[in-house]
Amino acid sequence: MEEVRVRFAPSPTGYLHVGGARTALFNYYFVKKNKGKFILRIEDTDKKRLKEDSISQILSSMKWLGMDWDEGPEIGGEYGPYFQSERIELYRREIKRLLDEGKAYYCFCTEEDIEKEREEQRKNKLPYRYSGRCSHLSKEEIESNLKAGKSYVIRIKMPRDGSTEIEDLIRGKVVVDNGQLDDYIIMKSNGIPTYNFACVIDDHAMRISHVIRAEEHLSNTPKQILTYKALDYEVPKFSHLPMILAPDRSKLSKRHGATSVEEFRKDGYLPETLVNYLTLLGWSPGDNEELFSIEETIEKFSLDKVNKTAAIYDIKKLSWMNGQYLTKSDLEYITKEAIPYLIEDGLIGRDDIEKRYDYIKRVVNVVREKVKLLPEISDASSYFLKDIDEYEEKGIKKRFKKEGVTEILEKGKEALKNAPSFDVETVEKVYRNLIDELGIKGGDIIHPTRLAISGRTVGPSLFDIISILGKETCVERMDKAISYINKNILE
RNA sequence: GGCCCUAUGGUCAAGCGGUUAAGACACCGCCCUUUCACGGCGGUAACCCGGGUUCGAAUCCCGGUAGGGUCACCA
Repeated sequence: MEEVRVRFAPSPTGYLHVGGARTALFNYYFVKKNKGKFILRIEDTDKKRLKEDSISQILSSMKWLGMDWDEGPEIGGEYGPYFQSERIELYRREIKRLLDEGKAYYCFCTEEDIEKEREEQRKNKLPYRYSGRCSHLSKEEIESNLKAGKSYVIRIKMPRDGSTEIEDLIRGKVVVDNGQLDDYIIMKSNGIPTYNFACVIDDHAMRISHVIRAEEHLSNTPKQILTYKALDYEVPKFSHLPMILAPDRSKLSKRHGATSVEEFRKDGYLPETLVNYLTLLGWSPGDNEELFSIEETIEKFSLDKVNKTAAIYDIKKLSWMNGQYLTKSDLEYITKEAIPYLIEDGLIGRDDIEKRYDYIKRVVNVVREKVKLLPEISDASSYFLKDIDEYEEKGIKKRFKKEGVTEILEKGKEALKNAPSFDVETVEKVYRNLIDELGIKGGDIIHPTRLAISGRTVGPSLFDIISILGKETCVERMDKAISYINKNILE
């Protein structure tokens, strides 16, 4: 069987957005499943639209998501170069061939000429199609135009009659009348090929067997198929992925909030989450599993299980999923991911990473199941890593105002002072005994203690907090709370 | 507007001629509980409309409607 070769071909005009990421991902799944080669090609033929740094951004987003490529930027490969801007000679050679074979022609129409045609067709409520009049130019006319230094483009001849069929692996057969097509430009007046042409040349030259791309390209495909035929190339198999839409069903754009992989990373989503979520948007494994890794998806992936319908992404489910990964992933990993945020928020210094690693890990462990995003770990950990500020949180009065609260805190403090050890079980036993002894409800001591030592009314299990903070800090903070109550609450 | 694609709860999404039409997120109850979260249990909520085909249609066909894509010397 012929080798499976697929490509992801982003244009470096900005960050990798979620739609592109999903396209890349589905290509990746397909090629890994079929033990083929994944090619990354940069479509940088339009210099005007290029954005500084976007290539490195795209590559780093790809890697962050966990994708690698067999051929492409940074690593090269047998069918390079992998930047279209470096392949111009190849395109020109093929254009010349088409010209020689009479399958393409020079077009000297000016912008005004084209605008006139366009206007005419608009009046008749027709979509714009180039009339093809330069295809009738005589050799002499062409020669003299060229000699006169007239600006020109090259157009490819498209058949007027018949129809073109796409055998889409996701959508099935799609038929388009050739009359819908026109002699489109394959080389711009600046000598650079257009997308539809360069794409065909490259996919062929790079031996691409399957073109898997977003649905917005579906209408380009007939043109491209005809171009393959004009060039006597074998036509690859096509698949068109559904789009990802904004909540209002419109095309996703900046105004809809985070749309680039980079933004999601900055917001504190894990790559596993984004990969998993994007995969679920348009594909399902068939069983009821919702949480799965890249490897598991590769195992189960097939194109015919890909949906045909555009999907709206739901940030709430994404957030839920991130919470799942935060609590279920390896603790070392999550700790490592959380540390930069702790540093950024000034909770720890660089030297603490090593010095206090075990402590930080314990903190992350109890805090991570309370939050959805990485940065929230930082907020939820603050009182473990620095002294608590004054007791100012809402609801404090209520918790500290209860009658006899200072006495209870005093008792709790003494009990902790005398605790034989400070592991979670012992600490809990000590407190439970005290509760029995005093004949009070658990909450009567647990709530004020939590507030006293964490400055918060919500958080992990109190006994986890006590155990992690340790005897000295707990005693200190309970003293602080008692004097605070005496001064501010009991006037 | 032409052409193309699509159509199951608010969102994602099973389903591929016979089901009480799964599941997840969200939402609402209840339980667990020291708070919050997690978890558990339960609930509200869907086959776009109209014609066919068929004993039987969410599933197949046609039409309409709606949404999306595309109609560049952008990719």
